[in-house]
Amino acid sequence: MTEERPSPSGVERVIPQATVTRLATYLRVLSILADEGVLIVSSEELATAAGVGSAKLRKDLSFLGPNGVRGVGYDVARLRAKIDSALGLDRGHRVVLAGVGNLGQALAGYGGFARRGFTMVGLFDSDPARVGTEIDGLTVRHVDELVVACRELEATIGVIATPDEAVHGVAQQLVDGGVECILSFSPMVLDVPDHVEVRRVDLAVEMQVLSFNSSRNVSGPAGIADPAIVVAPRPVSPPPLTSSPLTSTARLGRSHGPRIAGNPNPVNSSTRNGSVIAP
Amino acid sequence: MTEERPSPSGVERVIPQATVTRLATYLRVLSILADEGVLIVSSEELATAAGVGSAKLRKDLSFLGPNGVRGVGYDVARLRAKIDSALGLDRGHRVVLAGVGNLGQALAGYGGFARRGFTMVGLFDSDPARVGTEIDGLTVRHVDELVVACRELEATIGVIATPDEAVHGVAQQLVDGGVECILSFSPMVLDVPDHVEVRRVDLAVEMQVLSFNSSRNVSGPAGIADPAIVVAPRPVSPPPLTSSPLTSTARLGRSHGPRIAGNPNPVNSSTRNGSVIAP
DNA sequence: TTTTGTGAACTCATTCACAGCT
DNA sequence: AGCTGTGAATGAGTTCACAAAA
Repeated sequence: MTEERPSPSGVERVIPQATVTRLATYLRVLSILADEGVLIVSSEELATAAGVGSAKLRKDLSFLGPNGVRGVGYDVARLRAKIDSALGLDRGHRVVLAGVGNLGQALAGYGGFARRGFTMVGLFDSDPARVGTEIDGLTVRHVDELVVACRELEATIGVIATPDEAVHGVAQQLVDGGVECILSFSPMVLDVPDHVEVRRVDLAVEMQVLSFNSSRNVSGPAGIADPAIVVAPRPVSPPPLTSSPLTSTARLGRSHGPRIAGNPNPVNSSTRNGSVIAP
Repeated sequence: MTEERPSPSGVERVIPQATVTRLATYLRVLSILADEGVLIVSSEELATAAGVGSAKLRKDLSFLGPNGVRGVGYDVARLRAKIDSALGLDRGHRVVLAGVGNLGQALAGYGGFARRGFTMVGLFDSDPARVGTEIDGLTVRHVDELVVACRELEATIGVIATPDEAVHGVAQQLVDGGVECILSFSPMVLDVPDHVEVRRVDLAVEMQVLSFNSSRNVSGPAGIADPAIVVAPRPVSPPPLTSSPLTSTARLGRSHGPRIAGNPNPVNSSTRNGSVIAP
């Protein structure tokens, strides 16, 4: 019940969230380098390939402890192993996928997962037409078996690619089935216990962010340092509001509320910044 | 040529990147509320539904100028319109999609786009078997027509859902076709001019971040404030490295380099934090 | 009284610049 | 000479807490 746990034993290292995200990217670049037979890489080279600055890259890596050799660079294989381990990828995550529509099938067949240590162990859907079919070597099972199957298969990660209506139910089943984390492609905000990590990818949000940024870019190719962007030449206009019909009428339906996430526990995890939403 | 352009006219407002991302989320919640006939919503209610704290929500909205009525709340329709406009969604973006595999088809058929003001205007693929087929009311055209078609169709956004090998070529064509921004589902780092905004969604990265976070969650449900997370009980082990075979041998192939993004311009845009990568 | 809007304090993240090792 | 690792400086983003408005 203690509030925090910053130092269970002696000296610890903490990896900032933003760094974790980038580590995953470095890992991909390192794989490519390894495939090309490259043995040593400098921070400068690696950074360029990953699309970041070299200082940031070095800072990121420093959270894992000493990695490279001064005056030389990083041993590609060694660094790869270290990041793998830091991200917990060497644990061999077993993944179940709910929803085998177009998106689900794309995910099931995505080679990038297997290549990074994720094994797809179960596919689930509620559509009888899809149940029983085989996709990428796995037979689609009915979503009702999800809870039991998660335990049998020892799944640690659940991916949700179902229509929005099914999302809550599926999420609950994944939680009951004991998965540690959920990747959802629905815009719905999930409501899960604190110990389950949720990451949400909302395609429409991605597009909307793009839309905003493009609105700003139209004017000048040179201008505007991107981290924050100018908007609205005339931003004012205090809202006269309450023009005529509202005020007390039809407020939030008292009886049912907004019907969206009447979250008893105020959505703990829900991935941080970026494409995803923060708690 | 001037370095910055913070104040073209009088008083301006700047919207932080992180806020932009959340605005898109608020917008979705507002749509649902509107559908339910809700007219007024408080910051507390809206925040809960969106999975954020109410203070953050109010701060976010404050960048758009005054929106609500004190003691009352926000007019759902009005707020929606304001965010729509701030994000540039009222411009009616026209979207072209390259790569009509499973993922591409999922995107083409995704109702969430149309619902938020994006119109899919063109589908492209290089596979002769797919060219000519009709998906969701659009005929798939050959990717070689992309440059011309982008101009004809007046596309502002390009989505890339092709295999990695095709990504660079397609990106170049989109740029030549004059799109303002690109949403890519490939892990490849794109190399585009500064005025083109790139947003990258890397599914494997999402999973890897989850993996990391779950590694930490296993121990205690109570512990660890999430923003940064403890790692490695024994983080030390300075690398003996240079054990035997490497050092000067087979360094980065001088002739060809890492062959990945030998970026002349150091990748300007590339979306910020989160699922995506930072410049 | 209720709820917004916002300065001010604080936490997290990036960039700089250089000491320290090979 | 070259490149990593990191403290210190800066900047972005979040939380707090309260004054002002309805």
